[in-house]
Amino acid sequence: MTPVDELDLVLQLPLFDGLEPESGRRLLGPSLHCEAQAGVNLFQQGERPEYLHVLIEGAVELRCVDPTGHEVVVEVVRPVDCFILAAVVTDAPYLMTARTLEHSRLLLIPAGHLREELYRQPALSLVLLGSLARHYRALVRQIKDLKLRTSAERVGAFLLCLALDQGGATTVELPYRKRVLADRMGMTPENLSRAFARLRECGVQNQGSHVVIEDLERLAEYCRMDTAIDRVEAALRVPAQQVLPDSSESVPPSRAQGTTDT
Amino acid sequence: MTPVDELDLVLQLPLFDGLEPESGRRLLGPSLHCEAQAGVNLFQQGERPEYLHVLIEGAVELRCVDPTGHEVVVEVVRPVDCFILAAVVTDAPYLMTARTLEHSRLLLIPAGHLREELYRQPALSLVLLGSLARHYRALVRQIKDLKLRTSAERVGAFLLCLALDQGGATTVELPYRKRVLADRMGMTPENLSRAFARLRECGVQNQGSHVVIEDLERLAEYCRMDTAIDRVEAALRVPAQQVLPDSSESVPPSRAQGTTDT
DNA sequence: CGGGCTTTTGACGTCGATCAAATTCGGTGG
DNA sequence: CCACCGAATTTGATCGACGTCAAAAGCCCG
Repeated sequence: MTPVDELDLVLQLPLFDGLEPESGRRLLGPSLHCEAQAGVNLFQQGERPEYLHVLIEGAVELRCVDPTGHEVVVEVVRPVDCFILAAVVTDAPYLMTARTLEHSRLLLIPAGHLREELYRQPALSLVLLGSLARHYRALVRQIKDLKLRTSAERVGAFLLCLALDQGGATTVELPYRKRVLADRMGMTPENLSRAFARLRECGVQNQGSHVVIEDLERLAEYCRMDTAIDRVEAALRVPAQQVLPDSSESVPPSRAQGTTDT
Repeated sequence: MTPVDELDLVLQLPLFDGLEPESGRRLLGPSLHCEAQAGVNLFQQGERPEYLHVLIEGAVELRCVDPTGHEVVVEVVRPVDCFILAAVVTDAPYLMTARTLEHSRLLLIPAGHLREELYRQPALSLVLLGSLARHYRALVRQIKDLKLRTSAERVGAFLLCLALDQGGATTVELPYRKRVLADRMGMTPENLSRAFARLRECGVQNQGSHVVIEDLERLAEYCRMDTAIDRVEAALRVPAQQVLPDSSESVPPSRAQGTTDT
């Protein structure tokens, strides 16, 4: 697949929904392809934004670090989505550091170019406004989660989301190794372990990365799910799916992958 | 001052910077004025967004509530700024409940009308994109604050922001009664009191709502301020200022009031 | 001067982090 | 196939930060 072909495919993705093919191509024209192994820092907090990052394949986490070296994971980005839009739009230093979790491929759109295109293309600001709005809401949920739930409840809610995403399956596979999962959920591995221990008491079996939920209702009650608000964040936590089709295939089913949440 | 005159004044504010006067007037045309006492709920989480809210005067807090009644304050909005943009743009249920902290005046822009204008006016989406980006960044800082700092450090950082906003004054007045302040900073009044007690040991005197900081440097070090990132959030915490000028005066100095952060 | 407050202080209890040690797991080389 | 190493995971003990409950000061005002 040539780069240009790929650009066209990228433009068909939900993220860029509503963009004219032509303006899309102009937007992506000066963009760079970038590929990185797992564990690579794409940029550091405090730096000036040079590119809007679009994640095409892989996974990236955004985290804040404080002077003592402690960290919080603020967001986990899944394809296809853009990140650090806020920094690029405001032209202010990154508040977070971005690191690849897996081997990833990205498109880097020069910040200056993006801002110019923003003036030229009404549709583009709409697209980005929508994306940013979803990210904003993801953060609101994150804050709610951190302050209002215990770690066991967070884990429970996470499992429930996995289960519900599979149409109510009572058995799910954890998408990452537990070490990584713990980080992602804002707790230490030790506490993740204890969280699973506590969940056993409300019907959650766990063998390695294999989890069986005896009673979805019971679990939902335990972790105080709020249907109006919590359920919506499911997509935030779904493991990656191969989103970019092979060149021989068409665009995959539209399971709301275009953005971090829905 | 007639309503129409006031609309024009509103449009001159930083929030609407870059908007043509005419399109601004069309945007605000069908908007409602709304005035509320302190302590009034403007809407509840879970409801569908009907209006984009623009706070003209007063103060509003956005909070999440969980089924057991516990709450987190997610944002405090100061004039002039809009809020719940993300919900309006995505047309998804509010994640938060909005409550006035003081007697407040608002402009309510019907959500449907806003979305139409969004298509008609490129400049508008740019304005809103900028506003949303700033709110997004405020939340990132909030998460960092909650996870990475102790309550004493949060209070210290808050005081430091107050001081620095006054050009490095070593004595500041707390903008609210402590009960309210505690809420705002995500802790109980008891713990706020203990936080002040701890800050005494690094040179912070406190008598009622009067605070003296002996050594700004020392305090900054104690609460691990990060110049590149923390200082920026100052505006987030500054007490309200009278932003709408009397009809006899011109627009006030541009101290970055147009948005929640800068 | 005496309610009815906010604010402070002290005594717990809970949650989550940390440190240390035990245990399990996955793959490796013999 | 099996013993073995290193990493991941679990478990236990302990600590610090915060929330809660209760009681003691302070304060504001009538």
